[in-house]
Amino acid sequence: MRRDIFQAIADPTRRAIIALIAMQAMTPNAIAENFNTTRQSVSKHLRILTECELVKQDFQGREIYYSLDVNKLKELDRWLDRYRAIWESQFNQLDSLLTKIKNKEK
Amino acid sequence: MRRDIFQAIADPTRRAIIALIAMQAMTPNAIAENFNTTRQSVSKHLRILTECELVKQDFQGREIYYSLDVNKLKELDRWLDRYRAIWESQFNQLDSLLTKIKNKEK
DNA sequence: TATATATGCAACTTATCGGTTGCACAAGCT
DNA sequence: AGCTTGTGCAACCGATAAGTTGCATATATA
Repeated sequence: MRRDIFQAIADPTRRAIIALIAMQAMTPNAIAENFNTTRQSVSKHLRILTECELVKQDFQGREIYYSLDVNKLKELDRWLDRYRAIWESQFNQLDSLLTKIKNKEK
Repeated sequence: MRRDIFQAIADPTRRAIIALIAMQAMTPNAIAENFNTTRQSVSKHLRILTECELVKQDFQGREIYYSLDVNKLKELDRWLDRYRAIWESQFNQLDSLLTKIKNKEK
């Protein structure tokens, strides 16, 4: 059951975890304190996020600090790139339409 | 069961449908021909994509042409924006590190 | 009008997902 | 050494998701 980034960010709890550890690394316990769920549940989410390399682990004694690995998010950015061209051209079409209307008003 | 864009693009078949109709509008039957699945299954995916406004419908007689609505993809782009700042700053950190090394070599 | 075609919807099945509970293990603390 | 703390893993459960089959409806076509 190979998981990809799209499935990883589909879950709202996992997106919240990502937002939480984006700025500073946190331990599973610290993360779990921010949610209405069990520590084990968070641990499971972290496992999924780690598997698809969205987060990285920093082992310090018996504690594990999790932090965001932005590199994987770039993959999503690259996926969006394929459609960015479309919406930019559509914007240009709208833009030229607005220009036409503007010219007519003159 | 309100579905959001993250869940919508989590499914690989739905992402393939998005890629397929990105450039030109297509009917459900035409779309289904591209997949190893039933027409009804594709119809279900289209319903989900329509519900969260990722695709739009163009009714022509008894045929329905589906096409991509890029506006909703911008939502994903905006979500990424929150982390784009991070990976750009990390790139800058790497950049300044490389500059330091370069200067030392001199 | 009868038939064929395009589509959506409902019911059912199987697989997977998210959560909980319980346990194991390793690292600190007294 | 014994206790506490931080963590992961496995087993189980209920909900949901994706796919199939069958049917209903509307629009073409003969």
